[in-house]
Amino acid sequence: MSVHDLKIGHPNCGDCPIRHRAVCARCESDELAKLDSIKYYRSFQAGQTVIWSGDRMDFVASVVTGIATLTQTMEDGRRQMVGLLLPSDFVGRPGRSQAAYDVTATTDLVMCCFRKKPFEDLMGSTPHIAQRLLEMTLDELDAAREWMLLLGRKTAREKIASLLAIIARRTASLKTAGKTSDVKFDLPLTREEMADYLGLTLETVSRQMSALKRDGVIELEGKRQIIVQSLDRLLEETGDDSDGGFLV
Amino acid sequence: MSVHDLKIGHPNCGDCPIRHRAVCARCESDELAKLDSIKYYRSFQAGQTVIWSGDRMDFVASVVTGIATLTQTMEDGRRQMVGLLLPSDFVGRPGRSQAAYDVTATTDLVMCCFRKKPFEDLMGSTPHIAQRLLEMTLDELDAAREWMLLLGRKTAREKIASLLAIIARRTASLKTAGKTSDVKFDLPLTREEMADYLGLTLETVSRQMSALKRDGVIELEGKRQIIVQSLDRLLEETGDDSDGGFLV
DNA sequence: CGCAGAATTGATACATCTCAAGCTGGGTGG
DNA sequence: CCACCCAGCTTGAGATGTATCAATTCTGCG
Repeated sequence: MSVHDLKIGHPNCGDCPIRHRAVCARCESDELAKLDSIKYYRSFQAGQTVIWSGDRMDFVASVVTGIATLTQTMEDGRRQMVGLLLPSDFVGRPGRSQAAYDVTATTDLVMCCFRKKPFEDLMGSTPHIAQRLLEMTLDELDAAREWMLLLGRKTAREKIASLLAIIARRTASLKTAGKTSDVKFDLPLTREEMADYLGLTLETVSRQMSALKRDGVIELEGKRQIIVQSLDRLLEETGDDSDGGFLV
Repeated sequence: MSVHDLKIGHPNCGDCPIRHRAVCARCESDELAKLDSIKYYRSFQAGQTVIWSGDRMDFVASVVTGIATLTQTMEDGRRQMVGLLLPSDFVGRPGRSQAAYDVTATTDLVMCCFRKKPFEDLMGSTPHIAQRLLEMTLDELDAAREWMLLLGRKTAREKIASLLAIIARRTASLKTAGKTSDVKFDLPLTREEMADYLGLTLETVSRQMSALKRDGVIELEGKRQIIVQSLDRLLEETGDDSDGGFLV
């Protein structure tokens, strides 16, 4: 928690880019007004730590823009990323006072924060918030379980392909409906962060990226820009059912 | 879903062994009465499948007695267990019509089921149910994330020790508060099921069990009965922080 | 008794890790 | 403007942990 945090504000929730997807998605205007009154924004620079596991955490928050990660670290330094927080994702747990994970900004990050106590009170009185939070938590649980399959059973190549597919699909859905069109996107993660997410070493990530490039599954433009000619081809490499899971 | 299902019933919720921990834990007596009116029990024999991933699922349920597993399977047969359902745990997702995972009874199993539609309606009108379900889902999310660390970063020996520690601790907490006393318990899983849970092969599980026995960390009585002389010693083998996580 | 499922153990293969050396590109100070 | 520097990345060679394939051994049960 550094002095670099900026207190900036979207003037009101109506203009908020995550209004329709975040924990406030279902709120009526009167509920939104209450949320509005207890919210504040915080900004972090890429690489900054938002909070350390075990630290007192007296707020909950939504990611507005940027990307953050949730990681767990073992005593000897082994690290495993357990969540990737994208815009509209929620951080923190009502009813818990300590952070359970390290939260780090991997890009510049803006979060919409609510002090925990008022937020909890609001949850009791406005069922729409609790409803939406339940829905989001169930989605995260599904995502975590899909990741368990990846971590426990997929090969290094499948792991990389799966990660790229997730990012590519998300990018593609914003642009075109067609499946076979080119997709081009920036990797928001370093090789090491990818390794921490996938349960690999950064060398293995690098080798598999090179292999996928050599095999024509992806193209690289610089280190971070990825071009996927055929999403279908990439999906074949993930090891997942070809019909595509019904969970995103 | 076989004809073996038995329709039996605990006469009323007050006598229910999971009353205080399940999704109904917070309910007042009037709320309980409503739940009571839509509940029905189903029994499964050890080994039976409760539901297959992708099947239509028109109920949600609590495990009353016995143990069930949630598993995901890849096209080529690789399997990963993504959840272990113990008494009071909840199965199914309000708002979803298809099962996302295979659910299997690993021991004889009794579940308390609610048809999905009435349950969803009830959730809207009785906030205590939704509250409790949110709490339980957040706990499961934490458990899933702890498992991600295990799957991604722990060695085979640490994985086995972690699984045994979880079961041992749960057993121990029922009996004694002291940490160093003997713990003796039945493994509710076959070696293959352990392997599916831990992201290993059954041979590796067997070898590591033998190694832990050879090193005096555990003793075996038959194949399934485990004796842990020193829980602390077992915990050392898990790779986790020695102070013990604050999540159970 | 003998069979079948479960578990153990052995030998070998292989994927990934580890350690180590270079490469690359963008930023900085001389 | 160049040379250097450094984080991020790539590539190589060898070590190692786990998977794979295969042969026994247990254990409970009809």
